[in-house]
Amino acid sequence: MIKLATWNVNSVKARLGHLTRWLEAAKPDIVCLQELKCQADDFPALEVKALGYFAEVAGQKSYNGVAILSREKATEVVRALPGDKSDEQARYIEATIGGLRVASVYLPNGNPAPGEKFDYKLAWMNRLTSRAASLLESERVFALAGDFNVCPTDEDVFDPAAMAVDALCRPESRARFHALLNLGLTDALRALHPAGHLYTYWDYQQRRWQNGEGLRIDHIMLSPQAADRLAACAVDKRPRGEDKTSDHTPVVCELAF
DNA sequence: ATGGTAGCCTTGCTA
Repeated sequence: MIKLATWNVNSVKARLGHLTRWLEAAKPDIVCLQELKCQADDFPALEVKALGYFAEVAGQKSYNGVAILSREKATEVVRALPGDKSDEQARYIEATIGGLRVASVYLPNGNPAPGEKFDYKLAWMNRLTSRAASLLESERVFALAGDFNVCPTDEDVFDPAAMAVDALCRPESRARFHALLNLGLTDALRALHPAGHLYTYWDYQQRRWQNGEGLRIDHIMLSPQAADRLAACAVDKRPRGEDKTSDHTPVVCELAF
C-alpha cells in the first residue's frame, strides 16, 4: 500500500515542527508540499531526511515553492510545468517514485478576477491539462496532488453565494478543473466521498476554522490506472487545529500497489 | 465599516 498525501504548509520554515510531527504521526510514503516560501537551498532537507524522507524541491524566495518527499528516492525529476519557458514561478515539480509518476502542483490563486492574475491562472490550468494529456498518452500511472485553488462545485464552499465571483469558484476555473476530469482523471476524495461538505482550507480571518467555514481546494487527481488502485482517501483535519499552523490541512489517499 | 490574519524580510505583496 502506498500512502500519498498533499499539504500546503504556508512556509515550510515556519511550519517545520508541524510538518515533522505530522510525518511521524501519519507516516505517509509520498508527500506533495506547496507554498514552501523558500529557495531550494533553504529547504530543511536534513530534518526530513532524519525522518526517512528524500526531498526534491522547486524553490523560490518568499513565494510559491513546491516539493515531493518520498521514502524511496525519486527519479526523472522535472521542476517546471511545460508550456511556458518564461514562467519563473515555482509551482510544479514532477518525479517518479517506484512505478508512480507524481506531481506536486500549486495552482495560481487568480484573484482579483478578471485581471492579469486570473488570465495567468487560466493559462496555467491549460498547460496543466496539456501535461495531464501527455502523461495519459504515455500510459503512465500518475497522480497530480496539490493546492489547485479551485472549488470544483458549490458543495466544496461554505458560502457559495459570497464566493461566486471569486477566482476559486468562477466558471472559467471550474471548467478547466472539469477538463481534467473529462480527460479521465479521478478526484480521489470525491470518488470515495461523493456527497457532503469536505474542506481542506480555512481562512485565518474571521474565525473560519472555529466556525467550520472552509473550502475544498486541495486535491489528489489520479490517472485511470492509479484510480483503479484507490483504497482510501480522507482529509486529515488534525494539523489545522494546532497553534500557529497552516491555513490548509493534508489530504491523504491510499493506493493498493 | 473595504476591515480582518499570516508569512515574507518589503515597509507592500501575496494569499
